[in-house]
Amino acid sequence: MRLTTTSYAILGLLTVKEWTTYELAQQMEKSIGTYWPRAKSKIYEEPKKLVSQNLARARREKAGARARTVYSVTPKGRRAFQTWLQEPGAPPQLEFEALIKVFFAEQGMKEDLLATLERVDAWVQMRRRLGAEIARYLLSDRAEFPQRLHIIALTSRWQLEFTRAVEHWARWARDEVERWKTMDDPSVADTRHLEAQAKAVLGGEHGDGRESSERVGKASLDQHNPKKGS
Amino acid sequence: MRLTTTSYAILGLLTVKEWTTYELAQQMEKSIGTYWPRAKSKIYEEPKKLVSQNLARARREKAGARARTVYSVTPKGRRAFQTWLQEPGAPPQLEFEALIKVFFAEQGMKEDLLATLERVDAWVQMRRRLGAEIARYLLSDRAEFPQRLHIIALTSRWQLEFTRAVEHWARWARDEVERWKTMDDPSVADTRHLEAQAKAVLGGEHGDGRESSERVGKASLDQHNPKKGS
DNA sequence: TTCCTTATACTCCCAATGGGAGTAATTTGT
DNA sequence: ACAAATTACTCCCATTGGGAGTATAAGGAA
Repeated sequence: MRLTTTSYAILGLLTVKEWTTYELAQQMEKSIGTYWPRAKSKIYEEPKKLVSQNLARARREKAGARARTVYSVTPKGRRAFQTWLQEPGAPPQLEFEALIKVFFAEQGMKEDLLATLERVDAWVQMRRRLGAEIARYLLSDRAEFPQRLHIIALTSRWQLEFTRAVEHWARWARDEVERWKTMDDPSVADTRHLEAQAKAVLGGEHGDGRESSERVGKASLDQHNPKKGS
Repeated sequence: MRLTTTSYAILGLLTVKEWTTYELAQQMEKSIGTYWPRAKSKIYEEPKKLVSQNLARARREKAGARARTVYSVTPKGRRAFQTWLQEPGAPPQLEFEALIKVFFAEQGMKEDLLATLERVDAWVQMRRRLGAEIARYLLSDRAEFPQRLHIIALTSRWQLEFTRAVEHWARWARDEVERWKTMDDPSVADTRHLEAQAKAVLGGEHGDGRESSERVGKASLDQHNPKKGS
């Protein structure tokens, strides 16, 4: 039974403290879920894998008539986790359904497109409110892991950065689309960002004689994914 | 056989022009793949579903001794797609393995964390080069769909926005971590963004008497996902 | 005190998906 | 003339998603 990224995420939680499976599922949804979403049923399976490889230990507790299992990391598990921290991970991968609707928006009406963008913005506002609540909690004296605040600040900063990017894009797109008279006039396009990107020459590119744009027509936009193991 | 978001993505491509399955798989990877990544084998199955529901038609062509299937949209398919454009879609969902490594970085060494951030930055630079090539291609006279430029400008702007957000975060995080002497001193944390978020009062929140931060401790960070159908 | 709701603590299962392996003809480059 | 890359798919298994189901415990309202 091979370990997946999800296994290591659970193992990571166990390096912080011991948890019941229920708590692990909760934590996975609450904190890690925004950048590593996984089904609850799978999270219940993971700690068993860890135990079978001696990376964690299960302790059976009884709370009244009902039993619960508490998992804790073993020294071997801690070492395995440290090794994993050194390995390169998969690049970010995004699923963003609204962008498909945007990409084919000329099939629908301007109001449909604006409604799609409006919904994206509404999602952003919801996330921002949540972010504000979490920030207040993290800075309060009720925060559970004050010794981890500097680390948590790193990941929560990403959440903010991401939310801002979505908001910035959605609002720019809305303003852009509002200027359109029809859905199929490409001459009104705001292509300033494309021009800026086209002009930019970034380091690391090893020329092959041809204009780099000649290669794109047929080139795969592959992201050299290290694949497998999620 | 119910239609998934992937089905509609394929259907969307068919509203632009007819394609062979191979070309559809290519396009899905190249253009839509950055915000809706799906396995090639599944993309080969999708057009068959569309045909079975009369949303598309298959035409068999022979190129020498080898046959190929060309798919085109039907009027019913076009209508179905327009209806889909009006429906709300799933909110953005991200998988970002490096963030798990960051979130548990105090288990490893400072160099491990910096290496993780460096790899994220390297990925960003790769994407930026690709973005530049694509921009040059889109503005060139070899671009395949000039009549769609204004639409494509919207989605490619998102790519830029996202890449920038990752870059901005990775560099901020690197600078932040470089200041750390040990991995377990939370007092060095840069929490300015948390403070700013905590102070922010956003519209739409309906107070319930309590301080909003009191609700977070146990609250689920749910994103009200409309689930199902990808 | 009783009842109702919510939280805790899981298991089971099927449909959907990922992703690689495999086959073969055709085109392009050396 | 030959090799490599591209076109054009099919097949299949392991993994995952996600909902349904079961049951006890704790907290709050009537």
